[in-house]
Amino acid sequence: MKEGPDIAHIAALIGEPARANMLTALMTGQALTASELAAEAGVMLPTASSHLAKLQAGGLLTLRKQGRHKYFALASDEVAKVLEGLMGLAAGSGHLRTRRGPKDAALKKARVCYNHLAGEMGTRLYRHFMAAGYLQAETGTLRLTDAGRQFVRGFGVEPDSLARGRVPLCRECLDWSERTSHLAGSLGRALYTRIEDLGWAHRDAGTRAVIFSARGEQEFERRLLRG
Amino acid sequence: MKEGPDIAHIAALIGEPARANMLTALMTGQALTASELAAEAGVMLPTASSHLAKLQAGGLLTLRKQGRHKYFALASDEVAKVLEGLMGLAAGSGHLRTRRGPKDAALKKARVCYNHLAGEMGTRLYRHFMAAGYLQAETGTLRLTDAGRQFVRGFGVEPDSLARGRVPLCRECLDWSERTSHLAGSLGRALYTRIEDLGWAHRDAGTRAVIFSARGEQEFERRLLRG
DNA sequence: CACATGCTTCGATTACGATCAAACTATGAA
DNA sequence: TTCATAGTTTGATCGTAATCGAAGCATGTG
Repeated sequence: MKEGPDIAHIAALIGEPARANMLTALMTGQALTASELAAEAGVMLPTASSHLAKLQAGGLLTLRKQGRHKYFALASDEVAKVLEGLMGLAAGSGHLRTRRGPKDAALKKARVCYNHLAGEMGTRLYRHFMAAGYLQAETGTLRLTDAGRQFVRGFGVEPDSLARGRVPLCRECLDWSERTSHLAGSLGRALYTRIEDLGWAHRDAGTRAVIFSARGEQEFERRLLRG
Repeated sequence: MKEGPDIAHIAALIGEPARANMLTALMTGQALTASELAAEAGVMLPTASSHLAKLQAGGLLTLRKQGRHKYFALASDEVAKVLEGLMGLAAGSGHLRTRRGPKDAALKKARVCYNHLAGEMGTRLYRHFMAAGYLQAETGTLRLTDAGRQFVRGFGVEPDSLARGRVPLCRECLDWSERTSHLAGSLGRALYTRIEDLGWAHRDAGTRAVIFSARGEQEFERRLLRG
């Protein structure tokens, strides 16, 4: 009855529909302002403000002030991981909030998870990196091998500069649609950013969906899933 | 605003204190009756009954009828994994439900997570299995190598008979106190059962804590963390 | 300065869900 | 059969928290 951390409090934070909408919106990895989040959640500003204060107090969100704006973002990728896990449970229990339309197909194919690539494209990338020996699982964490280091460098991402941060370089993240892992961590983030920079893909405005151009997808296959 | 599965519903299920207590109690892996869970949650039977119906409808619990008893258990280790993740967040945000007493130290050292060994002892076991090459990470899942197969057989656990079930043989599970992985899946379960059968350890009644005897701990070190 | 924009605080309203006593059903024991 | 135990259903009560209008700050812009 009184053992371990207070799970109910933070689950209750996530369990309010307006707040859940906000958190889901932040799974894109973008930082959003209070007004944007209010719109996203379908509530008025005072309500949103109150919710955001609670989420922040609960350690789920971080805040960055910029001028008269307040940008909120998920506090860590642990938070994102738990949200993704909850989505898995919710999807498994069959209660989809919307019937799966054409938009869902896009989400299933490729989407952004917090800040890295998820969906079919994400898991294929992860699988290839493991199979090619670029990544190695070690003691519960993921290690980028020398071969992997060289490979990502060839793709225009410098791993050593990423390794400095607080966030681990490689981390696996459970994909709720594919039910298998994809690559997270600062490397996951950097790879996705690079994909966007190369113009292979862009985010669908306001959604988590990632739209690959025809050429972008070809290049992705050629340069990231081979060799 | 309306994208993806309904995360709020199931988070709300977990977010009610009485229900959270029940779920936490079930993290021991034991199936418990409605009355036991009522006591555990600190509510009367009618209240518990209502909560349990909701948890079951939400797909978080499974039910096994036995005579006039109803035994409830967590529906899957995905559920356990999410709960463990929430504990991590709650522990991180510092809101411990109880100040860490001597009991918490026991929990930190060894406890049962759903049905397998967690805490320091659990993560050490996992680390050793990885380092010795008994386990290998592959495409997001864990594989028991031939060497590993032989090793666990020597410990009195037959891996091939475990592999048949619906549950994967090996699976990693994030440990909320250690912040690293330990071994779950049917092998994790079998190893822990064997440890209990050998009399090395027993569960503290009603808690998740696992108490090793002095000899049990020595044997654990000698037979599972070496060779 | 005035004026707009972004967000917070206050206060009143409202709705939802947790709670439990009492009555009821079902299974088992004597 | 009668009694006991395990759990459900009903219905009434109560508390908490979500909601938003209106007023209040704070930070920008003309």
